[in-house]
Amino acid sequence: MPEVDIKPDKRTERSKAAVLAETYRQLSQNGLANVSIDEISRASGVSKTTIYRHWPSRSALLIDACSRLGGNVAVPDTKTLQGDLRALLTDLAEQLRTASWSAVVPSILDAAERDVAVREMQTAWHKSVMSPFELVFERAKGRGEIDPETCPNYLIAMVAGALFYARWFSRAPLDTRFVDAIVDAAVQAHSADTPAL
Amino acid sequence: MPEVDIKPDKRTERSKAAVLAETYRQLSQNGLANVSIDEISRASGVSKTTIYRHWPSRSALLIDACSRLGGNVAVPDTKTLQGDLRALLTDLAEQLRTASWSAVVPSILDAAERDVAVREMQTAWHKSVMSPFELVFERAKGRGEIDPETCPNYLIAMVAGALFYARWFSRAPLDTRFVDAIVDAAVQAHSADTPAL
DNA sequence: CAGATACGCTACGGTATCGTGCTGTTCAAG
DNA sequence: CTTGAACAGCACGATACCGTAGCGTATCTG
Repeated sequence: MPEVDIKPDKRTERSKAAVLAETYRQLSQNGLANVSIDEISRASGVSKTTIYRHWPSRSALLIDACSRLGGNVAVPDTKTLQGDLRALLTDLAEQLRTASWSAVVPSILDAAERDVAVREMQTAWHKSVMSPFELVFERAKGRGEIDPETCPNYLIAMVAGALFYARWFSRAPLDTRFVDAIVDAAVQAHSADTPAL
Repeated sequence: MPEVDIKPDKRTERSKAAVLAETYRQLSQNGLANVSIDEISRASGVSKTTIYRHWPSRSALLIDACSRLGGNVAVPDTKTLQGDLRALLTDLAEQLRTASWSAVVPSILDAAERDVAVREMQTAWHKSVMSPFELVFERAKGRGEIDPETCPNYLIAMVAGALFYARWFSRAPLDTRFVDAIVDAAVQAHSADTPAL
């Protein structure tokens, strides 16, 4: 069995961190397509040679940087679907308004349209961002708040889709009124006590 | 008063059409960022000099081509919100699945994030694509099918957002089941006879 | 302290892009 | 037929980018 505890080497860590930080900065400022290795090297002070020592290609670096984009979301537990949804959507709206990754997403979607590796990264990102929604809806189903036959994915598509639509398509303000309207509509649409269609 | 009826000149029309056609092709295949004037010239047979005679810059050509993307949507009139919505969303889902502009949209959103001219073009495109939805909801409000105080934009965000979400984010199948679920949820959420929240 | 390792610097080679001149040719209009 | 407009083809300059190579230096580890 080989030595498992490898020595980190400060220099490597330092270079990697500087490169990733600058990549992240350019990413959120210029979008995925307009990130340049030369510019990363210039701005970060890390030699281009060193960059290619740690990442085999530009694509690898970009995918590595992108996969660290989304933050970890706290899953609320207010014991009601309405409360949980409001918390989740308020947080998501806040991030869409202020977080830097919000400006990067379209360029990722664009690249994912034609690049398999990017598509896989985007799928993983999407899964991790949306998992709190699945959990919240499953718990609501367990409490009998929504029809057990309703597919949670449809609900997720409507509530998350509404926010994404406002952020990138209609450019409508992502304020409290909007979030509340979405929450109320979603809760009312699939509450278990409404007459079956 | 100067001569108003200008001669079209076949040659000019022919060149413009060929360039726009090839631009459109590259656009839907490679996305907005990866359209090259040199390549357009090669593939269309129109000299690069001529291209720059008709469009002052690459950006102008791209915006011109993009603004011709969306088709004109037929506004249904089934006398019920449910019927109208189903028709609209079925059509939109079909286009999202097959139309070539569907693959271009992310690159437009990306460019719009940083380019004012693209943003204006995208706003106009969005308005023209979404106007049928506004009309349908306004008519439903006139018939008393939805609460008159409900803002149609919220409903539009939910139904259109759901489809966009499925197309570009979750990559879920845009089939009849999905469309029906969205329609039913939207109708049920804001029907006028549900108890006020 | 000494060896190993990571690093910075500089310079490539190759490709792609935009936008512009210049020259000669084709085509439409009068 | 004549004339002028629109065209193609080609070359150019400038810029930017990727990924690699050589060489000397700084830094970490043992």
